Amino acid sequence: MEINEKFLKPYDPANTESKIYKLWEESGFFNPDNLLGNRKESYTIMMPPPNVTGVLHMGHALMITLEDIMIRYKRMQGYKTLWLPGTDHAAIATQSKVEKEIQKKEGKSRHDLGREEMLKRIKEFAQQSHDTIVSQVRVMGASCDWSREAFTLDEKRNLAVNTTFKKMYDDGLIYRGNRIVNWDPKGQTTISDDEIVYEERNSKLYTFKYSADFPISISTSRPETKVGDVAVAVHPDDTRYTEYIGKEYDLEFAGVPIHIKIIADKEVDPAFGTGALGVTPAHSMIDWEMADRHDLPRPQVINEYAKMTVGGENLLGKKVTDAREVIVSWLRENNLLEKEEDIKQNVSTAERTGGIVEPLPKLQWFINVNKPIPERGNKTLKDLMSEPLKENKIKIIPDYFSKTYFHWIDNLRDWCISRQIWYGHRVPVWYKDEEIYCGIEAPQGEGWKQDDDTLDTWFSSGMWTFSTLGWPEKTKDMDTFHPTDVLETGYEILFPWVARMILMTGYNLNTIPFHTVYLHGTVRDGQGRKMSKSLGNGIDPLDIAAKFGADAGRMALIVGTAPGTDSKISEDKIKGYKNFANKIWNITRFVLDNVDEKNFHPLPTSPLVNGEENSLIAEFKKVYEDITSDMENYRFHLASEKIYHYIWHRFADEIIEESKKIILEGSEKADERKTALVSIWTDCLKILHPFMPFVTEEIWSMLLIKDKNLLMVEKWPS
RNA sequence: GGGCGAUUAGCUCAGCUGGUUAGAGCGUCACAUUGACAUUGUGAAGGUCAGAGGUUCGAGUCCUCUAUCGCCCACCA
Repeated sequence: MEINEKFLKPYDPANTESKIYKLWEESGFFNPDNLLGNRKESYTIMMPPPNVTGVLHMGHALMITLEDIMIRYKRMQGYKTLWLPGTDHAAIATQSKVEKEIQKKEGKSRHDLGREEMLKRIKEFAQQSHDTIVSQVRVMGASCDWSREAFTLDEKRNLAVNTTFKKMYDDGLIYRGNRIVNWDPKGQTTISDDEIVYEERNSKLYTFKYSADFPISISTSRPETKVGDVAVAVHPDDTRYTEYIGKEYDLEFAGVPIHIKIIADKEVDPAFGTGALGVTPAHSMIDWEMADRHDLPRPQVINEYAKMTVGGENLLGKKVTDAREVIVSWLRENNLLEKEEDIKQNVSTAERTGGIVEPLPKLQWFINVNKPIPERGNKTLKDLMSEPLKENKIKIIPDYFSKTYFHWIDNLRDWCISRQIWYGHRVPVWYKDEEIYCGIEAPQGEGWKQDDDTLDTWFSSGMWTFSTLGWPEKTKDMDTFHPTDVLETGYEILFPWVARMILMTGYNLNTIPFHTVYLHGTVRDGQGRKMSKSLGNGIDPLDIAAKFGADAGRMALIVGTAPGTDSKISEDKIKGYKNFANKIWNITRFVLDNVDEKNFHPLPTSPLVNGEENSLIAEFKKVYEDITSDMENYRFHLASEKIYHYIWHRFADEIIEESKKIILEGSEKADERKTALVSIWTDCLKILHPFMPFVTEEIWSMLLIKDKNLLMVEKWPS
């Protein structure tokens, strides 16, 4: 048979892939509304929106590949498939990135620029970043519906955010309170517990007395906070201190008058240090809770700039680190310091700015996770987060992650949702004199001023599965595509994101956001190191696509990468799959070279005359049935390996080799063999398509099949 | 401190519900090849499945303990 002259040269991914992607887009089949046939069941994946803080890395490439595999597979199986792409404004991350750049280039701070100008700059940056991301996603071959693309900070998502905020506010679940929060002095904003990274640092533990006549010694690594102490807590069963419980002392500590009450609290560990704990309610989370239990005052001694707000000249206005030295030398001079030990300590730092987190009491907005929700029995938001997993309505793959999920929920505290940054959804609350108004839109009348704060970025991304479908409007998309099927994401955001999606969906819609959570691991370099800018070992998916082809990159990411486990990627591995693409190319060349047009029509689905050819087809049927079962069970790492192995080492190395004898030597069963080759090979292309969509589609376009459509909408063999 | 995971060929890893001589890719060695493909083919070497015990007719796979490594959570102040 005459073949396309393209086959005389090796496969050229660089020139093929962009052409094929265009073909797909023009077909309209990325959009489920345009899919042909009677597709009753929907299959939906919401793409985890990449942050608009820069470019995509290999982790994103893995995410896109996995989701594209799932979507393409289900599309070929006749589902109404929607894969909805989008990007995340990533509030703090984006703002602090732009702030840093402006500081570096122009030497200006955000306050020099002002809210409006700063926001303009951030939006410009976000737009650029968005455009880069979108082009990268296309290069990877993602068959997502661009017509429905969403952004976590656009108007539609804002309506969803404000609607939810108001509902929670009216239900008494969102409250404004003066509570201790994680304050980032560098970023000048509160941050949530999950935005903290602990860094182990060498530190000192000081053991001392407040004054010579005070009966109990205490230990601390932060002496400067001790001017804010209001109590000393001991364990109720600690006989060493029983006689002091309930006594009160007026003291002067480093020139600051303090009033100390001795209290008994079972949270105190009698074995640690002296077994007595100086209670500083305003600057320590557990001390704050202790103050709740014992009704203690909460004097603040450190401000938002991590500077002292009390004391004489030697202390007032000093940075906490300097104040620490002042206090320590004061203790020494007064013979109060009993012990000084070197210890390793976990210091809380802000994920985005690196600033050392200072616990401070602040007036902020919180979501109460322990309060019964009106008209939901006695259920709390915490219950909404754990129930779907307990009742097996949501399945996590691999399932051992469920255990850590419950552990996290158990330890959950009220969620601080307000941030003192400008880039984000503004808190939909307005103030006028003593009045407060919470609403979806600004109140009527003069003199209202909106809250300056914005919301934690996870507040809006928690609604991603339904805000993207038009909620709170009643849309056809909501009816058709929600709850979604799979949420595919990295295990590192199981808590901050997945849990909050379950919360937001349970609260707003009284249902689940998705049925299955598929977690992938971290993509590391060839030596097993995390890819990072500082190491310079990152691989840009665009470079891979240009050098080896997106298909090769996709296979290298998938084969052998089990769910939830980290994987290593190297150019050698990718190169191997570039060779595979070429192998497929040449197999096609051989097949087309040696068969006749009539072997294509009709494709045999029922027994061929000859027993041997029949058994080849039967053997392959077993292979793809096995692969189908892997696909159904999210074992893409096995499915991809199996089709690879079958094509190269069974079909090419053995079946084609023996076919040479039969066909080239003109055996009498040559015709049956040709038909069998065509039959198996066309099905191989279908099975391989979700993994290597470009090369398979390109080859498909050159096959002489009657009434064929794009391979992406061909029927999966069964 | 609590929790979770890993340990299989020189390297990187698969091995789904326990079932015949334990698999792949890369690497190594030997050979082959002017007819689909050197981005190739054929073949070989290479593993007491971390260690010890247990359950079972049968264990890389299940249980217990030990060792090493990794990750997550947690403000021993």
